[in-house]
Amino acid sequence: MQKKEISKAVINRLPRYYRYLGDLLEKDVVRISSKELSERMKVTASQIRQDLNNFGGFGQQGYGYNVEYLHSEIGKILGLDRKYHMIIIGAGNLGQALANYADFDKKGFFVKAIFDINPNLIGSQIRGIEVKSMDELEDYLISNKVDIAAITVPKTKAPGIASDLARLGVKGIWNFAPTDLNLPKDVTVENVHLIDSLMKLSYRLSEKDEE
Amino acid sequence: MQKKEISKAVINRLPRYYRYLGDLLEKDVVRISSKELSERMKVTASQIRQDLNNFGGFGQQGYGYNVEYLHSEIGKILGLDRKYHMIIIGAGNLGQALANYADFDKKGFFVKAIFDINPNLIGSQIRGIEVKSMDELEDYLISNKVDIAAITVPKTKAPGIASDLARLGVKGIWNFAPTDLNLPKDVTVENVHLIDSLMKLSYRLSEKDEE
DNA sequence: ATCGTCCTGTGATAAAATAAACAACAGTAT
DNA sequence: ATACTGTTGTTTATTTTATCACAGGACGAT
Repeated sequence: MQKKEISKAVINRLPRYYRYLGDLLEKDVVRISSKELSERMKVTASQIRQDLNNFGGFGQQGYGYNVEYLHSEIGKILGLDRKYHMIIIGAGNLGQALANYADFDKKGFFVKAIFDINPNLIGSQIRGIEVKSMDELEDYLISNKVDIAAITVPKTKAPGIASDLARLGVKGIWNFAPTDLNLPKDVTVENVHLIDSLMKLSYRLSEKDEE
Repeated sequence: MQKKEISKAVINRLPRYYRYLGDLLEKDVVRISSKELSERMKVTASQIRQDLNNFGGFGQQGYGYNVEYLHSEIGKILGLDRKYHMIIIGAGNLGQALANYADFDKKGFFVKAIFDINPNLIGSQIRGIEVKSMDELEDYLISNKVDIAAITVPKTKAPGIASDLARLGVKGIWNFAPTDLNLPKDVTVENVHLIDSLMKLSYRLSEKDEE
């Protein structure tokens, strides 16, 4: 159906549009033009219009866009109109931070279990979510359709665990380990490389220092 | 000195090159060609060569690149040859996770203090780093040159805190709050929007479902 | 109702990013 | 030595992305 390939750059911008529209919605803003939105978001109006028109015409000439409608439509595009069964592998600080982040629930991402190898953690609960042993992972994946697994384990263990997850049918991996995962192409990997992000910041700081 | 503007896309790739070269270094690989690196990293060899040549010729015809040298040079480009005084604002789970992440130290990012408003946390230590009261922040910034502040506070508080930090001379902000910060342009902001990342994953999962 | 203004959707244009191509040169084998 | 192979740095071509420009439709004022 959706014939034309949507560029990655467009997809990167969509969540940001969604966030801004959500903010406007909270402020009870009813309508907004691409021009006004562009000024707030520091992008060109043309880009907003063109990005949106990859998916259809959501606006109206002489009026602009209805904030609630556009927000909802972008949500649908992003797949936020469904629910995701999510698990977290690794109950370290980062894993716990993710488990505690209630905002994910609101967007349809439900963390149902956390897995770890640390006996001190196994059996405990984080925000009502049970920490299970890694030994239980396989059984869990067999009896539950897990959509997304967040990986927050050390770099060395990540590739092996990711392969296991892929083998057992997990199609979405949210990878926080500072390494790239090579998985079959039916598995979607989204990386969050914090150290890369910090290095980018460091680059830009150094660059400015040289001026 | 550095006349030509380096594109953002190039900067995004540098940390990844750096990571791969670090891995090769650990495996005692001495030399590598752009072709071999391109195969491992799933990019074109041409792109690697072109990216690197923005900064100078690090390789040798008929030989390739010396891994250690190239790693070190990219490190310099990224500003990893200096030390950064870093603080964390917000000692919640994410703040604690960052404080506990020892790898930052290795790259020259030293977390020296954490600030929070929670009286139960103030005075405690995380990996030897003291949690201080937000009331002490201003004094701390006056008596210490802070290079980078990581913001891990709720969305509503982030913009105000960021402005304070900017006013008090912090030039680098690592922002984990799910909102964009509008700061003077001498302040560099690097955003880590986890929810955006998750939405991108969700988009790609939904997209595949439709096939 | 009519006119003028506003603003979208989209086709044309410009700019930027990526990939391909290749000359030149170092290393290696014969 | 000499020729061959491999691989860079860089130029050129191609593709992709972003911006500009505008026709035409919708709204609101009069």
